[in-house]
Amino acid sequence: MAAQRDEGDEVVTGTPTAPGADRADGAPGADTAEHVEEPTALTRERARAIPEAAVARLAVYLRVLSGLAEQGVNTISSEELANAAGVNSAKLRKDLSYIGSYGTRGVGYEVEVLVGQIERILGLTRKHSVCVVGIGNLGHALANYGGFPGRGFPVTALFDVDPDLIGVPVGGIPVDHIDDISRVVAEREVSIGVIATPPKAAQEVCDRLVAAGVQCILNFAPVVLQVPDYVEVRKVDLAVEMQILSFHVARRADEATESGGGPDLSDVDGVVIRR
Amino acid sequence: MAAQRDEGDEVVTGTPTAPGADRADGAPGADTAEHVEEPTALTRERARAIPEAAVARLAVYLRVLSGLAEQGVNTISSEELANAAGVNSAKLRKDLSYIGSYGTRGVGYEVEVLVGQIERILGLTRKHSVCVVGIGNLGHALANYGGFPGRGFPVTALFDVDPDLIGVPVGGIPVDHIDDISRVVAEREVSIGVIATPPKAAQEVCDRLVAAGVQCILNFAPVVLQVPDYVEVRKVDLAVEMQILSFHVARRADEATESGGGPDLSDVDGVVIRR
DNA sequence: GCAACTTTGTGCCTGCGTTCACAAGCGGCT
DNA sequence: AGCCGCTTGTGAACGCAGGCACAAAGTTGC
Repeated sequence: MAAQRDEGDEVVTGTPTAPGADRADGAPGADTAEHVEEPTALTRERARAIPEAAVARLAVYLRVLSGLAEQGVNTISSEELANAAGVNSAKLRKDLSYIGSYGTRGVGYEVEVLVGQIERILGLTRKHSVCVVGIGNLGHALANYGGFPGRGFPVTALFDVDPDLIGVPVGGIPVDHIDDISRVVAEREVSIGVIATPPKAAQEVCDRLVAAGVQCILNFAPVVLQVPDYVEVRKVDLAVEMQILSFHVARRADEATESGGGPDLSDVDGVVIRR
Repeated sequence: MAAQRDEGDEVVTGTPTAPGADRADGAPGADTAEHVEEPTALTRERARAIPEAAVARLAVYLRVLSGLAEQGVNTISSEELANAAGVNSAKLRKDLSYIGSYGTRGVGYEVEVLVGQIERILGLTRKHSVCVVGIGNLGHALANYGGFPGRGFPVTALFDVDPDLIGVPVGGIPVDHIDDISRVVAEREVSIGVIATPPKAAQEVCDRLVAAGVQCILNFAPVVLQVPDYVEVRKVDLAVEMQILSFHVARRADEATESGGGPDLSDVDGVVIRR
C-alpha cells in the first residue's frame, strides 16, 4: 500500500511511499550503506533520475515548443523559452540537461529537436489508450475532449454503473458496464484509467482498474486512494484547489485589514507580516 | 509579472506546486529568523508561515475529518488520521502544528476542533463566490457541480462569448457575456475566477478577470498565464497530468524490457530498483 | 498520589530541488 | 585563422521540506 503523491501543489511532487515500506531487499541496517548508484554511468536514459517536478515542467516546455514550431520558429534560447514557460532559465537548462545535451552553445536549442526528445522521454511516441470511469458531468466532459488534451491519449473506453447509460455513445464511444472493465481494458489495451466517479465509488473502481491491469490512474474523486506500490496515481482535486485559493483570499484579507490598506496591494510589497 | 506555480506538481497539480515560486514578500532570510515565537500567543494567524504544500494537505485532512465527524468519531490520533490521509504521522503533526496546538497528549485530536481550526485557517468560514468563464464541456461540468466540491464555493456567475449561450441558464445560473465581466464580478462579489476557455482566449480572459478585481484564479486552460504579482494562479493541466502518467508508463516499459521481466516485478533478479 | 503508558509537539538531521555562477564550447566577424 | 561574444551545461551552495526520534505532557490504573 502506498499513498499517492499529493503535493500540492497541485498535484505535484513528493513521493510518499509507505514509510519504510520499500527496500524489500531486507538487510535492515543496509539502508545507510549503498545508495550511491553510479551517477557517472547514466547511460540509457535513466528515467528514474529525472525528478517528477522536472517531468511536469518538461510537459509544459513541450507545449510551448509545439506552439513555437507551428509558428515556424526554428531556434530558441533557454532564456526565451524559460520566459514563455514561466520558469527561470537556469532551471530550464537543468531540466533539459536531464534528458541530454541537445543545445548549441552560443545559439540555443533547435525547436524540432527538443520537441522530439521531450516526446521521447515522456513516452509520447506511443499512444496511450485511456478509459474514463464514471460518466457524470465531469466524465462527460472528459469523454468529449476526444483525443484528450494534447492528443496522443485516445479515450477508448467508458464505464459506468447506471443502466440507462450503458450502450449510449458519449463522445463517439459507447459506455460499458463497469463489470466488464477487466475484459474491455484488456481488449483495448488501456494503460491509463481516469476516475471521475463520486467519492464513495472511487476506491472500488480503483481496485477494479488495478485488478484489470491498469498501472496508471488519474483520480478526480476527492478521496485518498489506496493502491499497491507499483501503481502510479495522480490526483486532481478541485476542492483542494479551491481551498488553497480560499486560503490565499483569506490571507489577503487579513493583510489588508491588518495594515489598514485597501484592496489594492500593489504598494504594500515590503514585508507585511510583522511579527 | 509572476509566473504561477506548477507543480505540479502541484499541480499540485502539483505542484507541484512549485515550492519557492510565490513568496512575493521578499525578505529572503526573514522566515528563518523568528519562528519560535510564543506559541501561546499566536493570536491572529500569520498565514504566510504555512508552506503551500502543507496547506494542500490541510485541505485533505479537513475532508477526512469531515467524514469522520459525520460518522460520529470524536477523537483521533495523528497516526490514524495520517493513515487515512495517506501521509506519515510526523508530517501530519507538523502540518497541524502550523495552525496551533489543538491536540491532547496521550489522547489525540478532537475531530470537531480540528475541523473548525482548519476551516478557519483555510478561510472557509466565509463563502467565496466563484465565476466560471468558458461554458464549453468543462465549463458546463463545473457549473453543474453547483456549490463546487466541498461546498462553501457557490458559483454565482458564468461567462462566455457565444451569443447562443448568453442568457441560457446552466446549473441554474444564466450565462453572461464576457464583456459584462467587470460589472457582474463587482455586483456578485466574485473572489475566485475559473478559466475553462480554449487556450487562445485564456490570457485575455485572465487579464479581464484581473482588471475586474479578481485576485485568485483557477486555470484549466493549457497555457502559462502572465499575471501581476498580487494575483494567485493555480492551474489544473490535464495534458500535463496525462503526460506525467505517460512518462511513468514508458519508464515501466523500459524497466520491463531492460530486465526481461514481464509486468510482474516481484520475481526479477536482484536489482530492479523499483522506485 | 504515583507510576506506567500513550501521544503530541518539535529540534535536528538528511536529502532534494532550486539557484548561482562560471568554464566550456560554438558561431560570427574581421 | 584567430578573436570575441553569446549561450549552454553543470559543479557547488543554499534553502526548504520531510522524517526521525525524543522530551514534554496528559491519562489511566492502581
